[in-house]
Amino acid sequence: MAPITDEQVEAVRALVATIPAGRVATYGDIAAAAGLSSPRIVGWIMRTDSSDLPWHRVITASGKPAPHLATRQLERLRAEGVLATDGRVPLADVRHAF
DNA sequence: CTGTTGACCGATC
DNA sequence: CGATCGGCCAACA
Repeated sequence: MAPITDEQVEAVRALVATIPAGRVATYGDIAAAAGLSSPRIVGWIMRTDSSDLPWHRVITASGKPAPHLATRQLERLRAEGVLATDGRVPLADVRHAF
């Protein structure tokens, strides 16, 4: 896959915006759905591109947000109806299917 | 141009 | 379960 294009980034943002409240998606899923070659790119986009998108609905494949944001995001998710047990979100129930 | 780093993932030990 | 490794790709010093 060639270098990342603007459309890829747009696709990622669109997908994140598509995630309804009470649901979450994994970096890998978004990367795959957006046609990215590597999940890391998704993380890179979030870090660099600070949009108004609900990035807190994006978590790792382990069912937890990134370590430094874990506490905060889990709180937000809880407010949206996503109950996390032991700092972990039940992906099987809240994972959003694209 | 080279080397590190980072919101990752999967396999393996 | 935790730790490590390799692969992945772009930004940055």
